[in-house]
Amino acid sequence: MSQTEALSQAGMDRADPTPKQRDIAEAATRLFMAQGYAAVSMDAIARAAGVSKATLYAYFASKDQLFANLIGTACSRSGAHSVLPTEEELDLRTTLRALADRALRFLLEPQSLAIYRVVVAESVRFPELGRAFFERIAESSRQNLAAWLKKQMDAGNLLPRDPVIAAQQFISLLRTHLYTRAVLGVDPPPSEDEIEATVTAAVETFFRAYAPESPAPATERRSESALEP
Amino acid sequence: MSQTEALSQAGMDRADPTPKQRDIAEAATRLFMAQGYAAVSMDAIARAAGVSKATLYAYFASKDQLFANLIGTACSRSGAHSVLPTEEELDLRTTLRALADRALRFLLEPQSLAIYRVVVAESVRFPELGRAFFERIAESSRQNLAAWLKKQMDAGNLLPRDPVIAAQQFISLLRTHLYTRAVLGVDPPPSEDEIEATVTAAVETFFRAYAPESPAPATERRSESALEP
DNA sequence: ACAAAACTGAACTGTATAGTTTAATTGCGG
DNA sequence: CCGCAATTAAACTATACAGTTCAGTTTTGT
Repeated sequence: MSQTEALSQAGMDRADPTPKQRDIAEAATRLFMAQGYAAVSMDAIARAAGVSKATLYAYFASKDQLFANLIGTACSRSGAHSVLPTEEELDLRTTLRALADRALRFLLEPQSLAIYRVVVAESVRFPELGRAFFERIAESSRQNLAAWLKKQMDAGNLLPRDPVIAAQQFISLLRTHLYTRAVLGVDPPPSEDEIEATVTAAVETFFRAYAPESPAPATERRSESALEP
Repeated sequence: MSQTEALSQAGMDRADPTPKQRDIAEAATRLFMAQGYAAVSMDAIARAAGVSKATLYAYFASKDQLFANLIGTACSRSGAHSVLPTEEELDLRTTLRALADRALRFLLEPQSLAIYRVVVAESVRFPELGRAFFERIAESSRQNLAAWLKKQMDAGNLLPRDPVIAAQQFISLLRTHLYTRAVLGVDPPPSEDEIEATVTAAVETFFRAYAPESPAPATERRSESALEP
């Protein structure tokens, strides 16, 4: 079994996951996300799953396959969470703000950060994981948001621009230094204030760039961090 | 020697690097960046450096220390490259575009991507590396750019807003899907057209958000990727 | 030239780990 | 109650690797 095949085969053997299989998958996913591929031994996985090593190998052919399988699945699950607004009776700016808030909090979830870290770390040795993350999370969320933005553009609520680029930029405006700090685990962890400030700044800038008219609201300066000792 | 001390001590023993020490450092840096911490053995490093294992251990106390040392140094070197414009007689938009172009190309360099990958991968086990990357690369470039943007704001060339947030958003607008794709090694590698399109879109959006007046130039739609099968 | 220092190659220790095997045990349907 | 399949614990194989040691060789400073 080559590493490259492991993932494509992953979706196939999901017909009827035995309870043991679920135990193994959950324990292994948790360990892999917390510590990465190399730092987790198959003995540790068996122990954490409350299962013998023989059983582990009865369900999963190798460590590579187990890893690719689980992280690929984690990407799918994570990417399935749509972050788009369901009802949108309100002001567009308010809707965008709520959307940005949910999206940033999703990005900052320990689960999301762990997936990102482990995929970045192993994307060289497991290229299919890089592709899975990119397609099932990054690309899919971008396309979903683009479709929604396009509706807003068509309705005249936003300037008519390439909606894919707009979506991309909206997401990028949320993945700022606060996100980088969280990815790298640099203290302190994101505070409520920082999250809100980042959301506000992102929506503000996005709106100034994509709002159809320019009422130029007089916004006072804010500083999310630094500058003051 | 604890892992945590390794980095802080790193800068100290740099007084006079022996040629052998340089050989080791270069070989090890190259290997660590290409394959990550766990996948590189000390034997492989010694072999690649053309040095015996005893010599390796004469210069570096442990694999942990070697790794933290080298990647920390790589962060410093990488962060030292300023990306700011030296002369700025031209139109601000043109200057910004050149700046964005250089910054994005820097972000997409194999070297930059390798440092980012390895730091993200090991920031859990080597927290000081996460901090080093964040402070010496992310934070420093943000502050440099913020200072430059502040001058532009003070000169009336940009709307007076928090320059740190503006800098952060400018950089974020460059770290879009193209960058994510490169980080994850997803094919195809960034093309010249994609780089230019991303730069153009970023500058466009930044300018619409931060330009003092709104001449609202009629820009036609562009699509960097996707949407077409 | 000579002595000290740096360096080498190779063997060695101890440990960790992927994956296998086996004999004994448990659970379950008929 | 029997027998079959799943499971277990533990021992086992084979390998890889961090780090050490040492006898011998090369380099270097004086």
